[in-house]
Amino acid sequence: MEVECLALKDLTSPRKSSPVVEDDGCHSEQKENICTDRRRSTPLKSAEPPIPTSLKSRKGVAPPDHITPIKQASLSEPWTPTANLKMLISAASPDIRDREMKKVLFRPIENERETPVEEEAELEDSQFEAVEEEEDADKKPSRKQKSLGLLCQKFLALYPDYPPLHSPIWISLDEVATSLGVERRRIYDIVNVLESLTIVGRIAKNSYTWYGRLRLEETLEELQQRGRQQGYHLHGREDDGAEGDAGTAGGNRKDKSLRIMSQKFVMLFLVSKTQTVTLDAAAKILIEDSQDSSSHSKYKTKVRRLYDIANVLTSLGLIKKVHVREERGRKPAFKWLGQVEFKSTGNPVNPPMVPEASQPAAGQDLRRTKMARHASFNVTPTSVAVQRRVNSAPSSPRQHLPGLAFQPVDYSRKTNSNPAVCRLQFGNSTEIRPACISSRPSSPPSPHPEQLLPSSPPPPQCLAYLPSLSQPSLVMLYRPESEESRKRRRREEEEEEGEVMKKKGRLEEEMRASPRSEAAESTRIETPDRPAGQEPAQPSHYLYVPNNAGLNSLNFLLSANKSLPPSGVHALALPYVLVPSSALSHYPLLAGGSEDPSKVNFSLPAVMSPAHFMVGGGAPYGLAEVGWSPLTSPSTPEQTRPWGGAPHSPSGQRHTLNISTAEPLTPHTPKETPTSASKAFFQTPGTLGNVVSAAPVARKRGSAQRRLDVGHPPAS
DNA sequence: GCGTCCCGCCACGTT
DNA sequence: AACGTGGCGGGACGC
Repeated sequence: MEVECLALKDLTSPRKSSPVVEDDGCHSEQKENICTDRRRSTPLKSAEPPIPTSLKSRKGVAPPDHITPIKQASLSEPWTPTANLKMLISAASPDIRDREMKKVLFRPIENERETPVEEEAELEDSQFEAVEEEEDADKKPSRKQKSLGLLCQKFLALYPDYPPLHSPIWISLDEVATSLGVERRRIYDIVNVLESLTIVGRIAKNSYTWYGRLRLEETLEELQQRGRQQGYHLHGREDDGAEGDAGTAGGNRKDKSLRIMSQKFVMLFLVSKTQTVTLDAAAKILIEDSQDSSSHSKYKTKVRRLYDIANVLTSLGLIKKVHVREERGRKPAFKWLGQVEFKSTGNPVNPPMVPEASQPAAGQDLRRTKMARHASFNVTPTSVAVQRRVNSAPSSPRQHLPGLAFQPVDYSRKTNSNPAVCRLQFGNSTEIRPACISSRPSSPPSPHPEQLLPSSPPPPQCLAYLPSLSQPSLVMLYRPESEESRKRRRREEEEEEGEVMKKKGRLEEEMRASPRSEAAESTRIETPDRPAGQEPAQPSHYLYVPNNAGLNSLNFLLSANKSLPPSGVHALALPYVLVPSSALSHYPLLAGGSEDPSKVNFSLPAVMSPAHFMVGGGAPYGLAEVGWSPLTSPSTPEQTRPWGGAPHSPSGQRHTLNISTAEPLTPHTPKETPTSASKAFFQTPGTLGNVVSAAPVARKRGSAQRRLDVGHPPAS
């Protein structure tokens, strides 16, 4: 792959560019934070932050602990296809956490790393077995296991990429630090970078608001413009405006440099023709900006900072590490994976082989003026580089896109026992990845439901995490659409829009009037593969879980077939099983799926009898095939009734039903959000309760300062 | 030896 | 003064 790389020189003297070739060699392009050698040991200078006892003991009926298993969790390698699953599991109650983590999460990572993007995804059984062998690995977290990148992933996993517009999610740094088991200092590093991209916004000390990717595109676009205005494409000049996203931050202290650096760094990519910037060039440019003489030490410091930033950006799936080859070796560089063409720029282009799908609305509005990338920004160069070969890191995170792929949850479930309505979209790829669950019983339906849709590559395998199905629940199953079907659907939807809405209304009505009313809960589960901007399709099927027999508070919906047909139609004919987490570890095959559906080893535990749920078609665009359900797909919500009477479920249903209804419901207060929106899945830091004392204390001097204030109300 | 980047000291800003 | 932030760079880790 030919890639041009930005070099300082290029910035300084705009003009030449020479292609660089991606260096396939990548054999050991090790990226520490990405890699995974679980065996490496660390000096372990001091103890790991002890897991708060309050967290350790967490269990019971309550929603799965969301607390990230501090260090242990980090044992798993971050960029694996199952990274999300790892996270999910880590969020589960401690008791199952260990087991699941070991069995499911700790599988040989090397395979993943070295597998080509398109091919990995094969989850060999052997991998699972191998996992067991590595159990001992969880003893000492390696350096990588403590990496900022991994930490960032955990952080990202705690919140949805597209939080509801009306339900701001409040973040307490203290709590995040506690839940992630790290010292606060580390959280600052992450937050500063996230803030530079408006993924979070500062409210007050210790308080941030989570925006997720809602504003990302907008921010990137702005950065791109700023970069151009400031002549970044010409040289590293800049007006130190640095307040690009300001507003939320405090004053201008010379600080915030990490944030500013992050923005500048991103700007470099956005104005770069090749979207590839060498670490060296970036460091030098940044040094100039900060009017520092580029003393070697300054340089080193910048580089260190850039690594910090890069780790976060990598976790976000925005960049990936590459290497550019030069005569005298190769130098580290980063390639932008995010979009570079924005609505206003019009160019549909730039298909960074990134899960473009993840780019909301990207390329949708192409009619605008096109701001071609600055031609002057030629990358490549000269002094530093001549012909460079860019080498994709072996573990190109892109494929896993942790940040993107992981669509945590929007969760919600309360511990109460209410029926739930889940919405789940089938993935069509082959790896196992947890589907995104987004349910907000008490949150308003997103005015832009599509925004809830994750923007990442299609989930490999339909695997949903269903927390606490302690009561009858209705799961709305969505399947991914091909381009054609998408269009078709849109057409159909346009035609049927009225009808659809009526159906929704009816369903809601019925749910509401249902005899079993208690308060139904709606869990929307979908896999991150729908490009934002797309309207959510109608559920193709409904899965009704009439009871919780055999299930526990953490269940997984697995497809017996690991590779679902892209078109999705047949996918639904495949058996799906609802597996209690407790059984998961016993059925690696289920988790891993098998190559051939016909060969599916469907030895389900008793608890997974088909009786546990039924799948029925519900898509307007129709799906005739139904898994185990003897009934074939009716396409209206009402039709699901026969199978489980889901529609009869409870009352609470109404506001929990996560189908795009028009009026927004009561927004959460920042404080509420954490609990209502993320609890079951990933308990939000805000729900930690008194884990204060458990705060990972780390710095001697600061132990006092690190005093956590749990329950810290959202500063307003 | 070099690329990475963890770790935490400590200074400065905010409460 | 206490606490919140985060700059900064020593030095460990892993090729």
